[in-house]
Amino acid sequence: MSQNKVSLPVIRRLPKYYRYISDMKKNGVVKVSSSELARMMGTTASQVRQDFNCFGGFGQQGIGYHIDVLLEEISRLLFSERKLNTILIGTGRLGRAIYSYLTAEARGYHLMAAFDRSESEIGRTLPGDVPISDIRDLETICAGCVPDVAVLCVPRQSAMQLAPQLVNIGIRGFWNFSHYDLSVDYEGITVENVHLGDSLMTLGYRVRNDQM
Amino acid sequence: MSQNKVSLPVIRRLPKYYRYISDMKKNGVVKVSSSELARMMGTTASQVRQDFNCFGGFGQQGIGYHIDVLLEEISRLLFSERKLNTILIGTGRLGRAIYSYLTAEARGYHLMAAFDRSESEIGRTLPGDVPISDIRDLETICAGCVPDVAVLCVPRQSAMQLAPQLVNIGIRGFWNFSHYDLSVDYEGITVENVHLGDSLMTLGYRVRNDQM
DNA sequence: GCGCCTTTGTGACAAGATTGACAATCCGTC
DNA sequence: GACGGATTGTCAATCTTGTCACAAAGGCGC
Repeated sequence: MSQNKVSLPVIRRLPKYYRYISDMKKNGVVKVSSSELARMMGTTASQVRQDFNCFGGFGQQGIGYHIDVLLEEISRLLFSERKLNTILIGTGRLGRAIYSYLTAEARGYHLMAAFDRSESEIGRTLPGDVPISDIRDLETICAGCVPDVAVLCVPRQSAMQLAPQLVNIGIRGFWNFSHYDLSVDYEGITVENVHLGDSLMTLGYRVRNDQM
Repeated sequence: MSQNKVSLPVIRRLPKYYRYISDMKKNGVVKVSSSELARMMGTTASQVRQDFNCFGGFGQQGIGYHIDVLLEEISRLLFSERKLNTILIGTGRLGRAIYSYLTAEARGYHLMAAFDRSESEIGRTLPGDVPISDIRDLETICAGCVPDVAVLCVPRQSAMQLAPQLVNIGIRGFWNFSHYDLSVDYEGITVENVHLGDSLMTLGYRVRNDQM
């Protein structure tokens, strides 16, 4: 529904606005101008205003933006009332790190279940009493309550195999840590790829070549 | 030095090319055309050709691209002979996950040392016999051999404090996992921000709003 | 209530990135 | 050794993203 016309670069800036504005609120700031916010964030005042206008422009001419209004509006955009039901797939080292992040810091998500393939993991529980289930029981466990988002912390081959199955049970979004481009295959489903390898290679190239 | 004019979007695609082309080599493929590669990767043939041309265009008209040549050229771009000396800062859950990634899978990097602040971590060793040092000994430990890259797996406040100190000892690149935008403050130094929180918020927005 | 200062909202413009089109080039075949 | 089919390298066109400039609007002092 809503504004499908808001472009991805704008959406990707929302969390950043959220971070900076949350901070300001904590520091007791009450209002801010687009130019002030831009200076802090390393962008331009134009962009700030144009970004906010994509969502209806919640400022006041002559005054600026009220921190409270801003924070409320952006929060509503990013975390609507209903939490997204989430399942974690893969409880290796990375999976566990992401698990603790998800349960401790992530707002707007509710972790329903965790899955793994290996015998040594299945049956154990993650801190916070989430049991690790057998990935082969995916369908039965998710029968009662369809998850919205799947977090993929598995090797590439497993991700390739699991993706269609997950789409089948109704997953609408993937947070993908595997070295595999889900985006290529599934149109209409939202994918956030976090390719650590790509990020690291890019860094390497830039450190070596971009200098001066 | 070299081509500073190659744009960031092109550089960010290099790892992706690398992944796909590595795969093809493993599968015994010998040559590939730009259109074939584009189809697999979900992009256009024009883009593939234009990207490769930024680096001198290593194809053969009428033939296509030899996988071997392609892989060698891209490898040289991404991982030059000399490895980048790297230090890990923060050995919490995420730090350890990144550590195992760095030592097991990351090409072109050499982990020199790991640091933490807490008494309970200092003195222990990470799997592979890398000792965890006291962050307060940063200067002395790095005195003999200047690290190129710092991996930041610490909370935001620590990252803010450590960044200038790290720049001082000669760090040229950051792989930043803390919720803090290094890019704003340090021009001339390469930063790859991996903002898990931002990624997750973006995903949430898109799952809820982008649908059809 | 009227001018003045400030700051947003917005439409036009510029820069950057992607896509399209075509000539130049190469291999295999006859 | 010339022809045909295929594919690159490259320039132009289009589309997307970011920036600029200015009019509309709100508060404040007098």
